[in-house]
Amino acid sequence: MPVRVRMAPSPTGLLHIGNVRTALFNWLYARHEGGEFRLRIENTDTSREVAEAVDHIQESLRWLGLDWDGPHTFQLDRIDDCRRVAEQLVAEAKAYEDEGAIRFRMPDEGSTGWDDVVRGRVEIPNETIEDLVLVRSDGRPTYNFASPLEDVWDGITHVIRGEDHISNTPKQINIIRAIGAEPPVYAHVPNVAGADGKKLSKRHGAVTVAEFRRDGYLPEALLNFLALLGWAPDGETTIMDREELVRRFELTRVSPSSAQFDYAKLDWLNGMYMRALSPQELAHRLVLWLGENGYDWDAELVARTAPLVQEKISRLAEFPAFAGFFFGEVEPDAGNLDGGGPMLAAAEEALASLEPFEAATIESALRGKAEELGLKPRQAFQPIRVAITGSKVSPGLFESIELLGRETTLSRLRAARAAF
RNA sequence: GGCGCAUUCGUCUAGUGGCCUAGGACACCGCCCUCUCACGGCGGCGGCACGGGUUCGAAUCCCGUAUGCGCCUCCA
Repeated sequence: MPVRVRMAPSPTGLLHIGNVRTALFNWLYARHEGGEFRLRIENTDTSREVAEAVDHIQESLRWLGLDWDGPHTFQLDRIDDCRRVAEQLVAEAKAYEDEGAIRFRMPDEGSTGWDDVVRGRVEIPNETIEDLVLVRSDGRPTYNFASPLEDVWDGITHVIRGEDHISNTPKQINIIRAIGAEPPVYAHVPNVAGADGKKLSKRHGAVTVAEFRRDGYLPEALLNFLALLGWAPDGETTIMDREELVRRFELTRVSPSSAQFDYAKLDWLNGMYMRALSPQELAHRLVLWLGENGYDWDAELVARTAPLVQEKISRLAEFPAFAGFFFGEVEPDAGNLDGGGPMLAAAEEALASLEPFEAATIESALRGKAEELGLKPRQAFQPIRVAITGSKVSPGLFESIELLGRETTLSRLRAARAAF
């Protein structure tokens, strides 16, 4: 039987990164097995539904490149089917009415178990399972009723979901058996926690896909990082592109213990991906990011600065602060210029008529002046850097000067001298 | 409280009875490179939760304890 899995988010807001990790495992498994990955919106709790959520979820998945098969479906569309099944169960005395709601009669003795792909055999005593509400008194089916029913109707072969659903599983298995169907294979993947071991939330940093995107992470880097949270192909490999991830992913190698989200490692990995991009591609990503975040910066100039920042920043969002001096005026902090007066004057003199005005000639001219003044390179160049870029940290100075051009360079040097 | 799940360096992990004086990566520290910051290179610090078994031999198997997490909603 071909593999068919699904992602079943509830439309209550932006897509949480923990849900994405679970979705990724589903997607990787489906693609690895040549099966299908479906998207189902679990919207039976209309009171919590957020209007734009469905669009947000799809946009986030698309940005990450997690494509789903077929149209997305809504749980609410099958509300009548669910109700019919509930009535049938009542007719068969497998369920009963309770203050307007319909409850399922769980077995009282023995236990309900399954062979979890990630955890092995899990066995829950039936006496600890409550008779669960299938249909609310207002007629809407509950999640624990609708979800397993839809899994059956959709022909889902493997339910890959978070470990917080472990205790729901015996309930759902009993419902599936009650309607005479065969339960799917279950795989409960570990949760993703924050640095304190608690559920990943806002206070830990970015948690929604939209936030990671805004913070300048590359989707392929985020995907690579997420895949490694609870799974590893071996003990060595860290960087894997989408193709390799799909090729090597094994559900049976997913770890049963929960993992903490390490933002520092994500930053490192994102930097690795940014450096691996061609300068043209990096420029393209930067232009897109800038556009999405309200910067109306010249695309051609962005393309020319991209090579200068490629090894310096690890997220797209660092670009404005790091390379903004190419796109607008600077206000050097006079405190960072101290003692640089003579060198600034010397630089102005050296660059005024330098030909050609290129990084190599600029460098040798400035080094010559530094030597004349008896200054160490660091002492000599730092005031120039501050004057030109407005910061003590910047891309390579000589390349930056070349790109900035003679006119702008000289005027910034003059402005800095005037600041004394 | 009940039930369940989990437990290898600070973090992500490799490890399925001898290849482990436990390997890799991030972070951290030091050195090198160097116009700043990075990148890169080299080196260092650092771990099998605890206690019992089983076995010639256990990070690996079993039991218990501890700790963490999840669920116990007419939420999903």
